[in-house]
Amino acid sequence: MTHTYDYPRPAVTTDVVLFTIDAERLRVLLVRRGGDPFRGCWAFPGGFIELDEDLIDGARRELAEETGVTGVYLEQLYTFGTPNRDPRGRVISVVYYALAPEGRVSVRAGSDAAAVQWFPVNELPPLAFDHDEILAMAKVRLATKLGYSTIALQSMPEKFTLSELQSVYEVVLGRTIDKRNFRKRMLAVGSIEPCQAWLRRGNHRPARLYRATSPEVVDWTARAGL
Amino acid sequence: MTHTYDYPRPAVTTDVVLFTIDAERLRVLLVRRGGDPFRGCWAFPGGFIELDEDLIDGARRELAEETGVTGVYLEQLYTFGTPNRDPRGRVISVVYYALAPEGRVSVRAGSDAAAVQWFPVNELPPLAFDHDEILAMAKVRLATKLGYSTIALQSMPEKFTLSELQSVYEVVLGRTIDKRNFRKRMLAVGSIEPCQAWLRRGNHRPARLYRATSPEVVDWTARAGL
DNA sequence: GCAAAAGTGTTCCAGATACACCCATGT
DNA sequence: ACATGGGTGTATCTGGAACACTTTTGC
Repeated sequence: MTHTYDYPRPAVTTDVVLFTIDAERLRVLLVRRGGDPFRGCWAFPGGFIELDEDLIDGARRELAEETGVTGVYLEQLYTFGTPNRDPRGRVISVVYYALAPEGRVSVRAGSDAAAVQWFPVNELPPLAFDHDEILAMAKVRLATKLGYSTIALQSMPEKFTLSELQSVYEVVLGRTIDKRNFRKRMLAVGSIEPCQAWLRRGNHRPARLYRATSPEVVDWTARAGL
Repeated sequence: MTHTYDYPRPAVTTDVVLFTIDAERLRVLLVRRGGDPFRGCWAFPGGFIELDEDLIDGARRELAEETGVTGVYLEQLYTFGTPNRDPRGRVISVVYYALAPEGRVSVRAGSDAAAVQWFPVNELPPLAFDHDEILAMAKVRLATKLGYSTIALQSMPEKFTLSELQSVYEVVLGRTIDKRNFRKRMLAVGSIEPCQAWLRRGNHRPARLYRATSPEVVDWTARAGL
């Protein structure tokens, strides 16, 4: 069955740039392309939108189908629509991004992907289409958002130590942060609270565990400046 | 001539939320809809993307065709694609926004619009589709961007007084700003420079004229926080 | 007792805010 | 001379940045 329109229409896809932090490195989830064009290159999970689903639902669906990852909080990044970004024809991609907790994402190859893998953002394989450009924008946005939102908490398990949270900031921002200043600020903001639990791990003092006070909310400071 | 595809495709439009400031009020450019649906309601200028034009070029083209406005610096706002936002079928709208200089925009009704008009954002007629939601997001973005970009300079003529520029900030932010602090900061940032020219107007001391040092550039502080 | 990460306060600086008077012009 | 907006400087506050030692555990 085919579909006919009076005017030509572009194809619309949703893609997902999913970050995580593992072994002190910022990583991004990629899918190896099994077919042309860009066969053998890696790309962000994504695919064509269905006519009755919201954009973000399409992004979630493709992410789940291709990688098995579910339950991450997606945020719209940007829409890419340069005419020749896909050699097969006009494709407009609405791109979402997120920062996922390390363990929570159980990657498995889905039905329509030959392989799924986390890559350190500094050691990337060749990317398909304009996905390098998309990734560059996503990295900047992620780092910027860390400063004034609780997006980092999305990447944490339910309970976590302050050192673990600090490590997320350090990896994404690419620099070290003073421990005392970090703790002071995190607690002052009020987005996390201590649990009555400690984590014993290694030959050292146990670390207090914290949890997000409102795990759903991501933004809160609008900040207008001046 | 018709166009046929194996899978259904959404229609894609680009829309433009164009702000200006006139008579101490923030205004937005709207086009009256001549046909159904939402006949007689007002909407942002916009229309279907062509297959060989970039998204931002589509936005510029539609803006020019429907309102006669050209030469404004557009920035992508967000992509709206909820399935039932347009009763005629699935329509995905990539929305751009800008802040235009007051005089520069010579509005005229274009070929496919019954009427074009600037409305104060606080005295709006009924809007078509989800354009009230779009406008709400655009207002927030505009106010936020004022704080860390030179977008306000886009709304200025080539030469302008500091009082005029301050008025833009006050109108968009919806509050008054201290004159001395404002001038101090604007000059410290270095995005404007004084001309050897003064504006005589009214029964008072003439105002020095300034110009943007680099009128093209809009953003400069990335600000990561922490 | 030693190694290893957790935890904790104070000082300093820069940028933002608050605030009031004189200046140049047209009428 | 007076009304009108243009122009200027200082004191204070606040939030960010720098900085070093003690604590608790496992071995």
